[in-house]
Amino acid sequence: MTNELEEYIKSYFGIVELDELKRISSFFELQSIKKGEFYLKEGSQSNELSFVQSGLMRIYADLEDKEVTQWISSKGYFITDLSSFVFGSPSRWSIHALEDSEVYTISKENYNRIGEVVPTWHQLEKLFIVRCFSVMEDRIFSHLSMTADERYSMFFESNKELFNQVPLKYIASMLGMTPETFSRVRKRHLI
Amino acid sequence: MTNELEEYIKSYFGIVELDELKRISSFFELQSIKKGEFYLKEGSQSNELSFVQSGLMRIYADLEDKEVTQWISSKGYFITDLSSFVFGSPSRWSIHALEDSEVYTISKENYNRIGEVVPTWHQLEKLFIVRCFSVMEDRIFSHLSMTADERYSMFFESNKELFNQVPLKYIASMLGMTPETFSRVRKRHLI
DNA sequence: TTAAACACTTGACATTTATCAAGGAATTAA
DNA sequence: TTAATTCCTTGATAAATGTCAAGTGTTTAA
Repeated sequence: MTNELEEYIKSYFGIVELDELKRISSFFELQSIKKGEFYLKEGSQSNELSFVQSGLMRIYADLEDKEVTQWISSKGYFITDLSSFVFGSPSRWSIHALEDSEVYTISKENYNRIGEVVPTWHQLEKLFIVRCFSVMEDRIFSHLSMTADERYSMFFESNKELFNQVPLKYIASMLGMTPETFSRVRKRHLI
Repeated sequence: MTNELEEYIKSYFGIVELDELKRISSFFELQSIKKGEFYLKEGSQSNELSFVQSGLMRIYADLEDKEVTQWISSKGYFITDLSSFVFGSPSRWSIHALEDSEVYTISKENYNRIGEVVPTWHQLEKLFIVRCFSVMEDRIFSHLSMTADERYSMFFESNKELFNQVPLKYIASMLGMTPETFSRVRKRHLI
């Protein structure tokens, strides 16, 4: 039998050999993060990568005059500043829990060891990151070609639940609009 | 001695072994693309990946009412629809030459063979894509936190040459503004 | 339990950006 | 070389979005 983490690994990386799955998943540790607690602070180095098992984590940056939410990770998404995790650069984002959360965490040391366990790991992980890259391309495209209203609709259609789970101002920021604009767009959609 | 393509490979992927460099670069073929010609058409599958050696290539999408420029690739940048190239999905972008260009092209078949030549290839390539991902994150951030004016300044500072090389409307689109807004922002900056 | 803090909405207004239309300069094609 | 096309700019105006301030309901913390 496989547990939920192993199901993620299977679906994200296409690993199906049970012993490989087990050995990879053994590198991860389930970690609890209380609402409001930080997983990562801007400027520090990210030494871990995690998959969200339950709860909600917000990835954001603090500017002088405002806070910008880059992403909200729910069950199944990964969290880290990838660039910081991989290259050791200072993290550009902070990550904190919007509610009590559980995440499967792997240290950088163990992460670097996966390749020894699964010969095809780097290849599989590459495919995973290509998918992430592609999502980012689409997201940029949405900013080049859509209005706030259209970005709202599009995001709402694929993430309805989230609108009842987190302060809407965070979704507003993530979509590149103010809470006031978000509120007005939302009203139009509710009517 | 190494040629320019080998220098790219060296700097992007960190490969330093001369024989490895030579064997990888032998997979690439120099290809000429005349101004206005297409490298890739939206909807088709991308079976090649290329590095621009000279000239300028524009990556864009055609919408009903407008055209959206996603990126302009100059010397050293790669071109392809990565998701299409890797997964075989239909390309979301068209790519054409803004001027007579030369690109080093690798076919999907040979690309898939690099791993056999260089054992660490997938790992190195993964790092390359993580950097690309990171660039995309920053670009999204610029849309969440900056005005048209600020995006202009930021891009101008790192890409001054481009402003004399391509129709400015393409840069405008790539930065998410109309040519008129671009023109006005530009005027303010020239004064 | 109460006070404070937060989240959301709404209105009035300001600012930014887009749209439309016109004209001049530069480039391309006949 | 000339005509046509494209590119860029500019002005007038419209539309989208942001800002500020107030008010209400909800959540949090003392």
